[in-house]
Amino acid sequence: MINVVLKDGSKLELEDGSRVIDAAVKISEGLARASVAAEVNGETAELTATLSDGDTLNILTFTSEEGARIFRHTTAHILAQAVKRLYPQTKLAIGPAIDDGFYYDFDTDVSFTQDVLEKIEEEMKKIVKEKLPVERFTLPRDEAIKFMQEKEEPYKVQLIEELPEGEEISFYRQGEFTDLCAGLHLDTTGKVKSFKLTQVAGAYWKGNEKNKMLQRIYGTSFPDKKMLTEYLERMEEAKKRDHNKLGRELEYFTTSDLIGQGLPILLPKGAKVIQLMQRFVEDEEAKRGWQLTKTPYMAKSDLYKLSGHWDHYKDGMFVMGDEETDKEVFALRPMTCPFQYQAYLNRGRSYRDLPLRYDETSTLFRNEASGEMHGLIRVRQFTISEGHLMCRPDQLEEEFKSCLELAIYMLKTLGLLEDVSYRFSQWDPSDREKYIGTEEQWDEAQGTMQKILDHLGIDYKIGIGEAAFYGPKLDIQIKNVFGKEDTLITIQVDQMLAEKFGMVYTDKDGTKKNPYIIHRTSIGCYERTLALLIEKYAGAFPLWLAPEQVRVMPIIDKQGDYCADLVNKLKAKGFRVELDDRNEKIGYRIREAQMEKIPYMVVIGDKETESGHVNVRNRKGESQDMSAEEFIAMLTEEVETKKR
RNA sequence: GCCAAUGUGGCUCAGGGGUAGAGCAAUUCACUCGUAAUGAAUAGGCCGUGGGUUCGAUUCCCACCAUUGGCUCCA
Repeated sequence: MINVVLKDGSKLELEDGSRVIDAAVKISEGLARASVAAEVNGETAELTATLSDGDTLNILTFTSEEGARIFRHTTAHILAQAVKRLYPQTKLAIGPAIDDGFYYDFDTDVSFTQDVLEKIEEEMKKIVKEKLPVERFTLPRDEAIKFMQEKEEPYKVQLIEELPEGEEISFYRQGEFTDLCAGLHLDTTGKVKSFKLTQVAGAYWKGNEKNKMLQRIYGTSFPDKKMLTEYLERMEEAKKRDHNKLGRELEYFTTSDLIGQGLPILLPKGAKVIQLMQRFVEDEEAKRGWQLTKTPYMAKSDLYKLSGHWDHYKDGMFVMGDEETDKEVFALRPMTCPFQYQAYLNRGRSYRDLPLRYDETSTLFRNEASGEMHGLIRVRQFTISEGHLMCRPDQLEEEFKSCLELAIYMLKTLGLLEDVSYRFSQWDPSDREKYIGTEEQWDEAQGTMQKILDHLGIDYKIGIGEAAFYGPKLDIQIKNVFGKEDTLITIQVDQMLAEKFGMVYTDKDGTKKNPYIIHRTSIGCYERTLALLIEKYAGAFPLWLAPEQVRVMPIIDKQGDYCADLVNKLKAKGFRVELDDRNEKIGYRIREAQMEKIPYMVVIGDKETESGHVNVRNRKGESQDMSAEEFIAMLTEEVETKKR
């Protein structure tokens, strides 16, 4: 039996054999809610309890997400305190805990260079040593504003002014330092054990680019040194998998200053993987009733004006010509939608024609801002497995489901399914600039989509203001090696563009109706997907995607003919094979093939030429003797099942 | 676009106001070799680009280009 004893003597009682992992308390409206994580009979359980005002619980360990955030958040306050001690003129903005760490935004003339960061870290260590008690107190709104005005913290004053009327305004005080904060915090700065300031970055106040740019210090914090070391080691490991580094080292892609930013060159290996994915996608989609189109890479501005893209994204397009002086202005396409709509508009459509599924391996051009480009993840020219599906309202759910199933099938095949999360991207009714259509239309589209998602049992998070300008989206999100999230796949429901483009079908009763359009991708942008695969597999692609599947090497040159025969045999079966008969020791050549992450190496010496067998070495370093036929059967099986 | 860091042979990096250095890779030669590096020799650089300061710049300053990490953006 374990009891958590509260200050007033009341107890949280847990079952026999249980162990408290973590506990935290949050106080609002005079009531405290305690969250306790405990191990009950070997299972981790969480429970919450409502306590009386004045109760406290100590955080016991760091294992729960909430406990970890409290550590990080307290460290953020210590950072702010240290900065204020060293540079009292600095104005404080905000300093939350984030995944893996925390940050604090400052407005100051001091430039946070590496030297300055080290000085700040020293001061933080002092604050930890001082073991300052952390105390919470509240003030009425007027007094809270006055309090922060006296401290000459204009950002804090603004934050308080923006809090809803009647909200309790809480502060946390540690030593001479007090910060506006909703909590929670450790009860003393002395509990922070191990932290590191990791980087400095610029960040706009309130995330608005029209506001002043502040300096943001990022850091991370753990209750003991071992966890910090482990975290830093993990980051080092992640760096090695970074597609932008590994992809260049393994010669999947490169860039050229002469060609320009965001315009990667896919080298033979990268191009091969993309080709393999592309063929797989086109074949699979054909099986599922999609028809391939090939539409132009550019169009007159008229097309984009009609679709609304000209109004919303002109700055992000590569426009050729000048509207003032030229009769016709063209722009490279930043999306495929209106092009495929023109295919739909080729003739009159009946309700019997629907659903109509158009797919395309579509190259797009977007003039991303110079600071946005990143490896193969954000580029100016990319190729996407695009598709638009026109259907009747009664078909929408079934078709949406099939699009989602297709995407999931692709993710599963690539081995990325377990790494993704779902986001239901909705519009922001307060930002009418960004969206076309009426509130009723949005309510209807989102309502329909929500019904579909709930019906399909998709576990999603809602993203307000993340919708496309013409409709809501289901985004399939994936994190890169550093934990940064990007959209890999998106499926959108659109009932507005059909109307704009005059797309109709004749229904049973003879009336003309606008179809629903599903915009979707099945595997995403090939460049981005390649990047994530490089990181997922650390360059060691599954056999069906490996640019080079087998490398054959004779031990000495007298086995050359035997090797050439084997290479031809494998090539005839469609395998991607290379011969390495360089005058180097076998160990040297194996080392190179290993570092290039070639799935199979075949070593041929006298033993093999005599037995007529092959010696097959895999990436794990295990080697095995077998006949050429057995080897081919093994490869065939592995490719066909797309084994990972 | 904004804040910051970086840019030295194909790659990874050292150096630093007096026209450059290592390891790997490359080339040549020798070695014919059994599962992650055989040895020797040779060649390779307008120190990202353009301007300025200076007797002299790769080094200092400015601008631009590119890369990296953030911010904003992401149809």
